[in-house]
Formats: sequence, structure tokens, C-alpha cells
Amino acid sequence: MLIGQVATEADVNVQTLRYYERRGLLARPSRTRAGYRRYPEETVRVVRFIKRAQDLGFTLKEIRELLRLRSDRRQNRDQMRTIAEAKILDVDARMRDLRRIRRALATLQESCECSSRTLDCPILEALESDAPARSRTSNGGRKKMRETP
Amino acid sequence: MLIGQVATEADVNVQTLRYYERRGLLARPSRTRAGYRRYPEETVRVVRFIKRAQDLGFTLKEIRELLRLRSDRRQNRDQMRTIAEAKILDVDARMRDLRRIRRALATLQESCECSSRTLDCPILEALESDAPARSRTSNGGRKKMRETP
DNA sequence: CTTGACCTTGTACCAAGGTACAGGGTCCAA
DNA sequence: TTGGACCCTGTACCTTGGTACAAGGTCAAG
Repeated sequence: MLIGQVATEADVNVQTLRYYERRGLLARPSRTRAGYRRYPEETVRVVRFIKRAQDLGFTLKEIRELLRLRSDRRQNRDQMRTIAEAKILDVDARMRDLRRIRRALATLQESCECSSRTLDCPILEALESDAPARSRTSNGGRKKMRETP
Repeated sequence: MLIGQVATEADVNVQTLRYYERRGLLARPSRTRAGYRRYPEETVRVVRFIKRAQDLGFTLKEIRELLRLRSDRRQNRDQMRTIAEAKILDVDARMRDLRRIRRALATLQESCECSSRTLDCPILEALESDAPARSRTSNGGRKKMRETP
């Protein structure tokens, strides 16, 4: 398949495919004599995967890792297993958070007349958690602060 | 509370709070005579909520909507209920996808020696779905294409 | 009454994830 | 043999979600 066809079937822009190639999400494909990229059919599935994974909040970098798991399957078994395990924990955490949000939305939907106080809002409670915040490009260090007596 | 204290407790940058105000996620707070922003305690919880929701892949725009649900609770009940319902469907879809990914990762982790063929990779299968792709800033219209006979 | 830690606005910059355009080559049907 | 639809590379630009100054005002302690 040529690039335009992949783009149409995966419902993305041609430029996006070239961009993914630069970012290492798509392998550099073989070329025709004229220098046109020629993709295997599978590429369409890969691109659709990327798009769905993005919807779930994975970054391109993380998705690249996920895809790498796929191709590295033969060598580095142990290392792979470890990465997979870490991703599973991450996914579990995301699911827990979603369940909370869901519960909150359901509460809102049903019981919006009863709990008429503006405080103790179910939406805010949804994500009030003791769980340590995950990844989120770290930011830890801030400066001194004036005393607050 | 002044802005710096909110920032410290919510573990974000001061600039970020002002940015959220511009983007309509935080209400414009009252000011001291000197023009300093003075926030209610609740703001810390709101900001933490924003951060967790972002981790889940919600955009600031979506989060603004979620928060709006909270404050509009008294008027527009029906409309609110409808939005909440839509969000619930969205959340459900996300969860389904995460479950698939999870299954795929588990498969990878356990059974990486058996399914040694490069095709039918569990990772790709994870998100192969008949479900129509959700939101994802629409992009629908692309141009004509040369016939592919 | 100054100094340091805080606050203000405004504007500029950054990384990620694309998108668009310029300038040019390929290929096939009419 | 030419025109339209496609492909190439390269570079510039856009949006999101912030961060980082610059230039200045506030306020409490020493």
C-alpha cells in the first residue's frame, strides 16, 4: 500500500504517517524505485492502535514502547516481562480512577436533587485519593515560602 | 489563601493557577485591597481534581465541563443529567479499552513463548474494535483519491 | 525605611502532536 | 505529451498545556 491509502484507511493525515515514522512509531517502510513508501497492510492496524491508545491518554512515547514490546518479543524476554508488568500497574491505576469518576457521574445524575449543598460535591470527591499521583511530568521542586503563622 | 499557598498545597506552579483562571477552570477569585487573589480552601481540591483528571486523558476543556456540572447543579438539571450521561458512556468506553489493553499485556507477560508468530500480536488486537472511534478532535474530511483498481 | 518574600500584569518561550505549504518528481489515462 | 492525482523532502506554522522572565507593587520584620 502507498501512503495515501494507508492514511485513508486509518483515517489520518498523510503527514501524520511521516511524522510517526520520524518519531519511531512506524518502521521505515521499503520504497518503490521512485522512492514511494510501500507499507504492509498491517500498518493500518498499527495506526488505528496508536489512535485508540492516544484516546486513552497514552503519549506517543509510551505507545512507541507498547509497540516495541510487540516486536522485541523474541529477545529480552525478562526485560519485556518487567515492562509489561509496569504497564499493567499503570493501566490498573487508570481504571481505578475511571471507576471513581464513573461513580461520581452516576451519583450526580441520579441524586442531584438530594445533596443540594454546594460542598461535598460528588465530582470533586471522585478523584480525592490517597493514591500517589502517577507519572505526570514531574515538577516537584518549588522554592522557599514565607512563614504562614 | 493566597495564590502561592494554593500552589504549594496543590503541588502546581503559581503560573498554572493563573493559566487555569484564564482558561475558565478556576473562577476569578476575590481580591485583597492590594489586588492579590484570595482563594477559598476548596480551590486546592479543585486543582488536585484537575490534575488527576488530566492523568486520565481528559483535556482541560473537558475538565472545565466536568467542573461546570458541579456548579450548575441547581439550574438546568435535565441538561446536566444529559451531559453526565454522555460522560458516563465515554468513561465506559475508556474502561473497555483499558481492559483490552490489560488483557493484552497480561497475555504478553505470561505467554510470550507460545505465540511466537509475529502476526496476531495481542498488543495490536487489544484495541481492534468495532466500536466507533470516540471524540478525538475530528478530522473527517479528506480529499478525492485516485482510483485503486 | 529597607530588604526579601511575596503578589501583579504582560509577553515570550517551550514541548508535544500535528498540519500546511513550497518546490519538485512520478505515473497513467486521454 | 500533458494534466491531475499522487508521491518526495524540507521548513514553517498551529494548538495545548504550561513555564519563564521583565518590570513593577505590597507587606512584615529587622
